[in-house]
Amino acid sequence: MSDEHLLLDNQLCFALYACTREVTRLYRPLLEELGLTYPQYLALLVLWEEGEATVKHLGERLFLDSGTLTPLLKRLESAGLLTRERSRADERVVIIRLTDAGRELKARASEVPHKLMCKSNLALDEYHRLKNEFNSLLQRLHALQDEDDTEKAPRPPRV
Amino acid sequence: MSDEHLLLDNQLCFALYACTREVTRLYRPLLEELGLTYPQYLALLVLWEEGEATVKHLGERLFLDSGTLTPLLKRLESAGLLTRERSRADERVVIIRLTDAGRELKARASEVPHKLMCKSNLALDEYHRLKNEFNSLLQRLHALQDEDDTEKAPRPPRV
DNA sequence: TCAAATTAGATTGTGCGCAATCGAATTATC
DNA sequence: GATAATTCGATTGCGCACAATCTAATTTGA
Repeated sequence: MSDEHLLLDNQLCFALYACTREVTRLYRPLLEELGLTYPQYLALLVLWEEGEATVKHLGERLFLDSGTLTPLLKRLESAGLLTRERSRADERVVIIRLTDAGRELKARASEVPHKLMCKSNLALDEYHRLKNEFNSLLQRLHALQDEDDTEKAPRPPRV
Repeated sequence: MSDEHLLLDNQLCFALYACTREVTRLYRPLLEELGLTYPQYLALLVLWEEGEATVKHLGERLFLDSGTLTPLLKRLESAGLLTRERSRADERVVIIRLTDAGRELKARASEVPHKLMCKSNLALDEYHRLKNEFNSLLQRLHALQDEDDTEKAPRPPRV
């Protein structure tokens, strides 16, 4: 009677969801030593890469909106890792810049990826294979959303 | 100077993390019609499968603890989809049972997996390949945790 | 049998995600 | 150059995740 499509173990989504939580759990102790949460670490990855960025740009790279980023960045600001300043050219824009402490943290964080790979017990080639797998899935999923934006057919009400 | 291991796009974890949010975003409109969030849907999947379950059992299947499950289940209770009752045999245990309304919701939810596969634009074989990929990764990650439990070497303080 | 240890769940507090709404600033249109 | 539309970020509110702590119930063991 129970249709198999509703079995928990048959859900692509559940495996994905559980994997993500399991991986962030692996990161947690490593990032705790740096005083960071996992999304904070991601925001810093972008800043370490680019030096400075607007909130909008961070949102585009991380696929997060201001409701998530604003409080997260404020916490990093009060931890002394970055500054938030409105642009002179366009006062709607807030520019995020690393402080010296923020830049220095990069050296300590540089061990994190390798430590994590060791903990995960994945071989290097497997690690890369999975990374490519996920990245291509991610791209496909984002391509879907772009379609939605362009279509925008006002679907008929369903009453 | 920027070591490539700290580039956002080189993180296995970020692709995984972003994929998960993208997939739950696909689910959201479908589940909204049922009045459910994604984790609530997962809890109901287990109950539709097993009829009833203790909070502990739900936690084991979903890898969630009581701090997450208790309020989630209370919301489903006040939505009239399930009941929470302490076991007579062992009063520490709370048994979760579907109500008639909860059972009836299963029929409406049965379309969700197929609808999602259409939205995701994944071919059936690809869907299964990815599902197996994620499930085997999940198993490996959980195996790691079991190791940690057995080892439990009190690592030396790092000052 | 009675104290200690374990177990199940609840509670509290912090930090995301994300939708919805808002205000201020900028750009476009006429 | 006044008005409308758009853009950027902040705010609010809700629902997870999860660590830490607590209470009550049960099991263990000396």
